[in-house]
Amino acid sequence: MDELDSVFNSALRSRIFEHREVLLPDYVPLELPHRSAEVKRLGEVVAPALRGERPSNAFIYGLTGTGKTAVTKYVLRRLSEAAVQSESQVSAIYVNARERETPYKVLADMAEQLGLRVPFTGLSIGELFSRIVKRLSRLTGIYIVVLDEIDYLVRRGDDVLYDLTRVNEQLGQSKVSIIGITNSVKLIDSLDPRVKSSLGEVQLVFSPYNAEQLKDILSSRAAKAFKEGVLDDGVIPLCAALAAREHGDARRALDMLRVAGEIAEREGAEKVTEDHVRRARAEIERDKVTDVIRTLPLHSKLILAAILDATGWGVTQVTTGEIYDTYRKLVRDLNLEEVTLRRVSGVLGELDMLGIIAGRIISRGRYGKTRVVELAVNPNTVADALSEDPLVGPVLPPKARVRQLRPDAL
DNA sequence: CATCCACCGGAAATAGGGGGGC
DNA sequence: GCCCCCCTATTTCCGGTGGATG
Repeated sequence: MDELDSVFNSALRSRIFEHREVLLPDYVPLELPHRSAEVKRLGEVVAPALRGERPSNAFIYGLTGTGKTAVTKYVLRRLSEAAVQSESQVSAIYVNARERETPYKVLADMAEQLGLRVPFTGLSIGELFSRIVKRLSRLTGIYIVVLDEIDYLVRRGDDVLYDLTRVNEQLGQSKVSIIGITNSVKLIDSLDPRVKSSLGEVQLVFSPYNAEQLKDILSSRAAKAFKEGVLDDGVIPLCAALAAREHGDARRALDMLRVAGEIAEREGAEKVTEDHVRRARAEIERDKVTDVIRTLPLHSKLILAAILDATGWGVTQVTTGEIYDTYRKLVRDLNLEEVTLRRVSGVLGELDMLGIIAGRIISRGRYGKTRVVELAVNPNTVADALSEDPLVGPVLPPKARVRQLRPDAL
């Protein structure tokens, strides 16, 4: 038996997990603690579909990890079950706009869920849209379209959204209603007023969970996910407390719990301890940062390297202008074309959105208005991720001096 | 209190690489 | 083949702007 066999074998008989998948982000549980009011409310919204009436469009707002997606999927699953029972024609189409990224891909995903085969590129949005409409007009029944993380669709112009809200005008036997999900309040205002009024027929707001509620959620999942007695007493409270700090993000809490279990398993530990949770938290953070940086375009990486350099490995704050100067030196070393200051400003905004850096716009009066920026993550992680790039790696700034980094633990 | 710095950030346009329909 | 489309990264152009300074 070689090494790989033993890896496989230990995976076959986990000492820690019973049903690990229960902790995965896309798992929809059979019950949703502390969301019964929301479940009921959304249920009332979609229920008319069972009578063949088009449900109102709805807009769901709440921060990440507040159960928006889980509640929606849960309610729609129950709705389809009820529809089968009562022999009414109700179908749900779920599209995550962040995963699908562009209007084209969102529509392509919808088309496929309607049983349409479409090329992954080449068609115009309009063509794709009319194929969907054509398809729908041949079908009968109620179609509930869920657009999750709809902000990613709106940011690229909301024409598609507008067209979708009025698709019923072109249909006969079938009807479409839309449930939009977002975690950005600002989004609602930035919408075309017509879309806003149409989509906002019903609005649901999901509030964050507190630590107590998170504990309940974790406990009910952990009971299925883990073997009996493998969790130390402090594990769930710690996950709950850590996630409660980050605006009550249940997904975060579940991730921590799962990864803590994975670490314990990798190490062959008998139990999952609070220490495993702390390390899980650090590992999640590190992986997230590494993934993001790895997929950055070249110049974004170079700009990030410039920030690393200009801040002395995260010790100080720097302005856009300082970053630009440092960036230009780097680029000259590499004999590359440099991007404009406008672009650097844009990239800084993107890095901020991604949570890699934290910046704010300040005015220094006579000395101008600019953005001051600092690293928002561990500089070592950034440096490691950047050094993977064959072009960027060699021009990374040397670590200025050994300094005590903030421990990842509490 | 007007001035003016050092950028901010919207809009439109382009380049260049992916592909259609007919 | 021809002409059209999508998408990302970037450029060009340009009208702001908070507040220390004179």
